[in-house]
Amino acid sequence: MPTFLPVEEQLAIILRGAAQIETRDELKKKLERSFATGKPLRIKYGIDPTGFDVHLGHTVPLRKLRQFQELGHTAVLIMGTATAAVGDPSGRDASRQGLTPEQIANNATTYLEQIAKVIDLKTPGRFEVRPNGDWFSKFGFTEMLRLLGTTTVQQMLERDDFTKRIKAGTAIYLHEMLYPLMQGWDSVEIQSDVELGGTEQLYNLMVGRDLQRGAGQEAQVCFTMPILRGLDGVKKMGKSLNNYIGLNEPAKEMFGKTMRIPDNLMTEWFTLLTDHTTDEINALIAGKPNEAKKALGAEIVRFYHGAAAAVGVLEDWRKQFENKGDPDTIDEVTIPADKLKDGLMAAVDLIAETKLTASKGEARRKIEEGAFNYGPDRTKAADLKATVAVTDGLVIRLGRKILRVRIG
RNA sequence: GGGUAGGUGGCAGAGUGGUCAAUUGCACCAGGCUGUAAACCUGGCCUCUCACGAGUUCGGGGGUUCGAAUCCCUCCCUACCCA
Repeated sequence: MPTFLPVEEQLAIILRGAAQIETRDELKKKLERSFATGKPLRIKYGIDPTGFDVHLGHTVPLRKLRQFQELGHTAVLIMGTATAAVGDPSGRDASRQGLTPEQIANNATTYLEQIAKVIDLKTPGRFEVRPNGDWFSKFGFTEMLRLLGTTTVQQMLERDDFTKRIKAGTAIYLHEMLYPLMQGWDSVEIQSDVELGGTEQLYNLMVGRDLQRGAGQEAQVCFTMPILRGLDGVKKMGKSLNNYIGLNEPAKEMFGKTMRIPDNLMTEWFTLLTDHTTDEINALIAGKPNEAKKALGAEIVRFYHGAAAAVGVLEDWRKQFENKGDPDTIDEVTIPADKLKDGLMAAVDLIAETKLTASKGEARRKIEEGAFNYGPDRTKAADLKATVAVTDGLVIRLGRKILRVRIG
């Protein structure tokens, strides 16, 4: 029989960073019973395999899930193979594109690989992965009708997401209204004790409670985490807004992007993306903002790439931006030897060839703006016709981008 | 089923026969200032060309015209009102 921490100690960990919990009393009771019986709670978290990139925004509830695991509870991951075909209307202002079964299967695999960086998918008893296609593929029409009969159109339309879309005049498809019911039914199938999600998930989570009660089960606790704002500091981190940090990104990218977030975002990121206590966070923010941000970036890099990478990235930062030099690790790009003429190459061609810019036209503009330079002396191209003596290992720079050229 | 209004560059949103590669705002990129923060100033933001210039763009297709994002036909898509 597993032993659990005392309920109060568990709660202290669980409640940190949480947004809304329906209800706290029920959560406490469930924990007390678990403590008394030695039976872990079943913590549900649903993911829809609709894309490839898992980003830091997704890790906010995932980190909470990991904390539950560390306390001895069971993470039940719902792989939304059926729901992905519908698309979650939560927080959306437009319908989602339907996905093919192949895409869904593919995405599911990639998702798990990335998620494994945050939660424990190894220790037996600490996790389950349940594709909801398992039960929805067998779902009959009669059962469907019964499910639909549990909710009124008015209830569904109460949702802010739908109201906004009606006002804005964007399409709402009927099957989108099915989504919350499907997600709720998942809770019945797996008999969850707690369901985790972002705050925009509250409605969907609450549906689970109702359906569980209707099925004679104890209702799950709905547990929401705040939505992480993206690099712009305003909008929700997301792929479509291109304001995200993906879990698969290189250490340098993760760090660089973190350094670009607005200062006022730091408390939120520290709280939701690190394990620092509130006091520690306040102390860090109270110091130099720049130092705090470096600490934050290093912390994120350490979690996904390890301690060595974090040290390296800080060192590179110091060299490149504080000492105005070049970092130790520079991405390399190979250009074919036949592009060179007597060891020379037009600056415009060099920039376009190495993909520092998207087109030659843009390369010209950047030269005129003085954004391009190369070599240890940071030589600038004199004009648009200027050539560059390209040698193996030459360092070229454009804005904050920096590359080492290899001749191949 | 009937009616109305629409579909323009990443988004929002002008333009309704030539002066439109298409006003403007946001986003984005670069320069200056800096802490790859904020604020501010400047330049840029379809492709090729050193340049003159050329080529491909305004839901898809077809047509009228010397000339179309703008007019006509047709197809696809969306919202709103009525039923």
